Amino acid sequence: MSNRFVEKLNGFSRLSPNDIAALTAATADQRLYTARHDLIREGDRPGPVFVVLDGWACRYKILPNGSRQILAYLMPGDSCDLHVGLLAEMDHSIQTITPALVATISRPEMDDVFTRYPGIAKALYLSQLIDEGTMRAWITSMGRRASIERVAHLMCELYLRAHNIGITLEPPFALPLSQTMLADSLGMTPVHLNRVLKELRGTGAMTLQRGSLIIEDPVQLNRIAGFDENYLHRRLRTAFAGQDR
Amino acid sequence: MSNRFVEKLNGFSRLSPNDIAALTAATADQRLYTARHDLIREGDRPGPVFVVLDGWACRYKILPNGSRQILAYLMPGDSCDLHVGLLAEMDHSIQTITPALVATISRPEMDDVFTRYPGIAKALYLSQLIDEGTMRAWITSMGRRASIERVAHLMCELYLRAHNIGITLEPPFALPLSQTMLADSLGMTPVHLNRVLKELRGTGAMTLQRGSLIIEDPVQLNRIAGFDENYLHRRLRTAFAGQDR
DNA sequence: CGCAATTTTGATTTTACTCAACTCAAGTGG
DNA sequence: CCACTTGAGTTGAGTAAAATCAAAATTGCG
Repeated sequence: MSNRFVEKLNGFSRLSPNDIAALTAATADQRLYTARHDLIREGDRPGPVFVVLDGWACRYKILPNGSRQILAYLMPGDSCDLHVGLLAEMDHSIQTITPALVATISRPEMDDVFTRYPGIAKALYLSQLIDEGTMRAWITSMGRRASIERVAHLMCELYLRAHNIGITLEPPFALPLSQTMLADSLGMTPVHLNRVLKELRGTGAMTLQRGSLIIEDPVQLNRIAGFDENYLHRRLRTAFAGQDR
Repeated sequence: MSNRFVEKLNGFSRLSPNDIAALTAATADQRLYTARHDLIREGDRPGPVFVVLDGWACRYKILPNGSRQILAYLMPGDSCDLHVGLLAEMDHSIQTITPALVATISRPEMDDVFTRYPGIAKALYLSQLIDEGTMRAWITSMGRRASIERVAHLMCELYLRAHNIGITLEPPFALPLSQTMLADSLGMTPVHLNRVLKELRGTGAMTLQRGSLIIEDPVQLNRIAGFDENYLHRRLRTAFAGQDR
């Protein structure tokens, strides 16, 4: 028995059968949540570690003026911070986007895994480093990329991540994100995002419509985005293989 | 014997004399770098862990079009990622801002510390979680805060962090950051940043001139910034004590 | 079908960028 | 000591990008 979390970590650094068994056992406590359910809120005392096994979730923050900033997307196999338990309070919230199957790993269980399974620990650290790289890419996008580049860049990121865990299948890639959510991720208004999507459609690079993303010209989309897959640390290097160049 | 790194970690979770001795030994390999020296560049294979003991440094990325995005500031006591060694390549560069005393910890030494000194490991994890919170705050600033709020927010952050390690002393707080660097941190142009600083001076909240920051009205500055010190995880909660409210 | 949410479009205003010039302070070397 | 250079900071005018406000079209779904 296995799951998306195990598969993802196993892709990072090959796990032993022992590791896999331990991870599977640790993520045995699973629950199905409805869409738009807060798993934990800003200000809450952190509890167990959350692992998304199926569906999408996001980290976000609400500002005093009511606006929202989405900080990251969690796809199947992704988890929240491993050591959140050390903190007194959450500085952001985590919410499901779609109905989602989520496993929780208690703090002692987590500690146990870390001390007894160095192979898992290593894979977890790698995973965390990649998440940090993604955050840096978001900062870079928001600070120094034009809006069309930002949108293209996020699409490249999401496509590669999805492809990497095998959920893109053939061209119409299902992105369960409303334009409002995308706008809240990219620091722009929904209206402007909508116009940028139209512009991108015009370039022939990609089409995002009714929740499905079609990348018509990966090379051009990459070029528009100024996308450097290295920031995902060569994990996902082969994702576009066969499509581009 | 001790250093800023030890002091910072000791502030997070009290270390035993043993821990302190081990950390001091681990950071014994120190070197003084000139200002504007790259400790490591994007694309390099990661080597040892860097720890800034004195002076300032920053993480940054250069985009294809030549523009720069600063991703984080490292102040005395701050370090780069603990597990960078796991990665094939750096996805960003790290550069000194001022002349800086930097310790390097080799990968085996790091591993040794992690396995033999759980107290240190815990403090290091906390430190990393706080850095992540800071990144999330930057994303939030860039995405959803007006430029004057962004500037005010960064000043609050830097002031609190500096205060927390005891380098603010009395009011004129020395910020060794040019307006160009600040602009590259905040995703704006130097010209616009300059106008915003003027505006902030006009509000009476703060004055940044010739590398020294004077916070004239902490309450107002906090209000402009929409600053929630919680994102630094209550570590730095007492910093403004005696000044505000 | 009909409601509600999301997406799309248009017109206008605001914000920030660009380009260019000018100031100022701190060196440098004759 | 004074011209000269240099880099950072400042200011102004014009332009471009994105936000705002408002409304219409489309879609999903009970």
